This record gives sequence, C-alpha cells and structure tokens, in this order.
Amino acid sequence: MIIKIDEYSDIPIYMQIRNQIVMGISTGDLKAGEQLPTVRALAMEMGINTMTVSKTYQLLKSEGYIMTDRKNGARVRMEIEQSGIISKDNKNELKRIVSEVRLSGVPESELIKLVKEYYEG
Amino acid sequence: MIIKIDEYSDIPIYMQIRNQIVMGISTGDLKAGEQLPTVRALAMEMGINTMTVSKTYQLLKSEGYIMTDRKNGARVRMEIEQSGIISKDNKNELKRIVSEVRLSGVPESELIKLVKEYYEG
Amino acid sequence: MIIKIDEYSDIPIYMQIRNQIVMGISTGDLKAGEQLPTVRALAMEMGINTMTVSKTYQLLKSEGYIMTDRKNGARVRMEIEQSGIISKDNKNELKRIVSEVRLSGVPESELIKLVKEYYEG
Amino acid sequence: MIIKIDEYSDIPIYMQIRNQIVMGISTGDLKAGEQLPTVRALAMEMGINTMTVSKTYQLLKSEGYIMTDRKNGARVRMEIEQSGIISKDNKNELKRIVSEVRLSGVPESELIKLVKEYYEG
DNA sequence: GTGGTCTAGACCACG
DNA sequence: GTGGTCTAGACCACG
Repeated sequence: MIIKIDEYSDIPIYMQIRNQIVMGISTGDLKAGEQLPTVRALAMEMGINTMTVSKTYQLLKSEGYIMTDRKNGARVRMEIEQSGIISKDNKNELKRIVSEVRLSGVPESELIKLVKEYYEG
Repeated sequence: MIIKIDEYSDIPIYMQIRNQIVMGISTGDLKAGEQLPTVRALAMEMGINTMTVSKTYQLLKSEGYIMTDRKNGARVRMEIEQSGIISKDNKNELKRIVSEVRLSGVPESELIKLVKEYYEG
Repeated sequence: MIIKIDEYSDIPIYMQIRNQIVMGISTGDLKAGEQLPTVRALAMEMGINTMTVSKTYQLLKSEGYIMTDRKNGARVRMEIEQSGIISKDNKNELKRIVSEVRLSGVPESELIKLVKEYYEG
Repeated sequence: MIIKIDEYSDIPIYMQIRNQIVMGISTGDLKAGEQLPTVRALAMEMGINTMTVSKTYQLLKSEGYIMTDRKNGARVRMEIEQSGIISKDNKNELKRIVSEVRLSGVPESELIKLVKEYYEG
C-alpha cells in the first residue's frame, strides 16, 4: 500500500498516515494480520522523523486497529473490535460535510452513490 | 439559531461556529438574506473573544456563505454559488468517516439513513 | 499538588506523571475544573522536556480525565465519564498484586484495609 | 497449569509468564516442590524463544519463588520466604488501580469483593 | 532488529 | 501565552 503525505494539508502528518492506514484496512488493501512497515522504514520512505511514525502507530494501537510487538513490528489486528455505533465526532463531521455538499447543489443521489462506493469499495 | 461550543472538542472555536452557521444555512434555520448578530454581540453572547468571531465571519465570507457591509453587518447571502461538486477535502474526509464506520460494524443501510436524514433535514 | 518522579523506576516518566495526576483527581487533591500547570511550567519544574509533559496531557485527555484548550491550558474535567466497570488490564494487575501479597504472608484483612484506605482516602 | 500469552498486552512476554506462574503458586495450581517444565520444553510449547523463558526462570529464582539445580531443573520452592509486608511498588500500583476504579464509578464493595475472590480463590 | 522513550530545540495556530 | 507538531539524534528493553 502506498501512503502519500500532502505537505500543504492542515491535517498533521501523523494523522494523515493514520487515516490512510485506517482506510487501507477498511478497503482491504491492508489485510488482517498483515505486517506494516517498521517505524524506521516508513519514516525513511516518507522522509519524516521516526517519532512521527511512532506516534501514528501508537494512536492506531490505542484505537485497536493494529498491534505492535518488539519482535515482529506492527501488524493489522486480526479481529478489530466493532462498537456497532457511529461516534459522536464522526456524526458531527458527517453532518457538516452533508450540509456543505447540499449547499453546493450536489444532488442527494450523487452523495449516496459516493458513500456506497466508499463503503463497498 | 442557537450556537453551542463544545469545549471538549479539538475543533477550534472559530471553526465550530463556522460549521454551525453553515449547517444552519443548510437546514434552513438561517434563511437567505437573514441578518447575523454583530461580531461584538455574538462574542459577548458566547463569552468569547471578538477576534474569534471575526475570524469566523471572514472565513464564511471568503467561502461565499455570507456577505458583510458596514451598513447592515453580516447577512446570509441571497444566492450561494453552487459548484455542483464535492470538494476534494470533503471527499477525503467522507472516505475516512465511511471507512471508520464500516470497520465499526455499522451496516451500510444505517449510514445511508443518517446521510439522508442530514441531507433532507 | 506535588508531583514526584522516581528516576530509577521502570515506569516511563510520562506515565508516572499521568498516574500521579489520576491519583490526585481520585483523592481530591485535584478538584474538578482545577487548572493544571502549563506544559512548559511543569516541564521546567520537573526538569524534563516539554514533549514528555505534552505526552502525559494528551494521554490524560484521551482517557477523559482532563481537557486542554489553547487559551486556558489544561484543566481537570468537570464530569469524568464513569464506565462503571473495572478494566481487564486492571483486573489482571490486581490479581497479580493480590497473589504476591498473599504469598508474602500478608493477611487478607490488612490488604482489604489498605484498599479501603486508598478508596476512601 | 496452562500459561497463556496475550499478544495484545504491553507486558513483556517473560513478565507475563512470570506473573502467571506466581499466580499459579498463589492459587495452588502449582504446589510447593512441584517440577516446572524445562526452559526448552516450555519455550517449545509456547512457540517462543528459550531466552525469554530463561529470563522468566532467572527472575522467579531471584525473587525466591523457585529454585533451580542442574539435576532436577526448576521447582517451586518448598518454603517461600514471607516478608509479611506489601512492597512499595505493589502499594503504588494498588493505589493507582484503586484510584482508577473509584473514578470509574465502581462501588467500594464490588472492588473489595474482587480482592477477596482473588485472595481466597 | 524492533518499538518505546526522551532530549533540545524549533515553529505553528489559536485566542 | 497556550498546547500541538515535528525534527535530529540518542539510548533502552525485549526477543
């Protein structure tokens, strides 16, 4: 899986990487149990500091998406715990996006289509 | 319209206000042409710095949601320009949310239902 | 509240500080809504790096014990969410301690007394 | 006695094994004088490095829980020395746990019940 | 070799 | 002034 950083984005680097890994897991680009690059390898590859990658891995770990051990590095968790609910933050953010999309004149059907594409794809 | 700040949120205050005004316009709580409180009035009401509200209004203006003039203060624009497209940032953010929701085990139908609820109103 | 670091401890500095703040909140040494020292002030006072303190505050924030904002610094949360349960990790750790205490020949009554003292104190 | 490693735990493997053996001795799953598996046998059984098991046994020996000799391998000590006190580290850790449990809204009675269960059982 | 921790120092957005 | 992010570099325990 290729991870790309947008250096002009307002989203911090460690969060951009986190988001792309979460999306990779969701789409299946990253399989359950799959090895992630080592902290050092990913830092080198992206031209960033190891601390930044380390922060990403610790966040993903605390969120239950990955596990780390000193022997094998980081891996996607075999069974990610499913809360079954949409978090308050994600609901708020979704509402904001839908509002903006609606005001942009994009029809509901097109938005739904995109959501389905992301969900199924 | 009532604007509420979540002091536990990581989203900056000026952005929280901006988001709620945009959502207000989208839902119709704020009508086209409707007068917004003055910067000082809103700041006073919310117990925050006038600079913060000012930042919100400048952002909303630059985004084309409101217009300001010295005589009438700030008003919701009569005709908000409709790009007809979903911005790249909103697409990325939507994809992130959908990925997380999916990994949480929430069924697609439930997500779609929420999107429709937000879109319709 | 005085925070003391044991430099010979195996527990990382950021975790020692975190633990002492949590214990301070529990005992009432730190009141709900009370201001914590700024990241810089605490770092200076303890003779450690600001990054280390920052890590502590972010952990406490993610655990729901404190809140931070750029204007006011960090504060103990007014209402800490109560799960009502003992976490798996704490149960395991408690079991380990009780086992060791028991093997040391300490009577159950003495252990219970200490637990009560910590709980009520 | 069955020893299980939690690969998601932050506790090092050698320590997880150590803890389970100590708990086994405390509950009586491991009797005084009872033979432990050889380092190689246990390592093989658990699919881990012999060095890791070796570290566990050396720790247990230094703590006075087991004894080793070339002839008989490792055995649970007949008479484990009883300090009669709770170590400073265990007190600190216990206080931390009680603090967190208390802040979680778990009643004292429930905590005491659990401690008794672990002590007696 | 791996992730985890820490330092010294810097710059940034927010308010 | 505040917390948040990031770098370059270092050392450590675990396995």
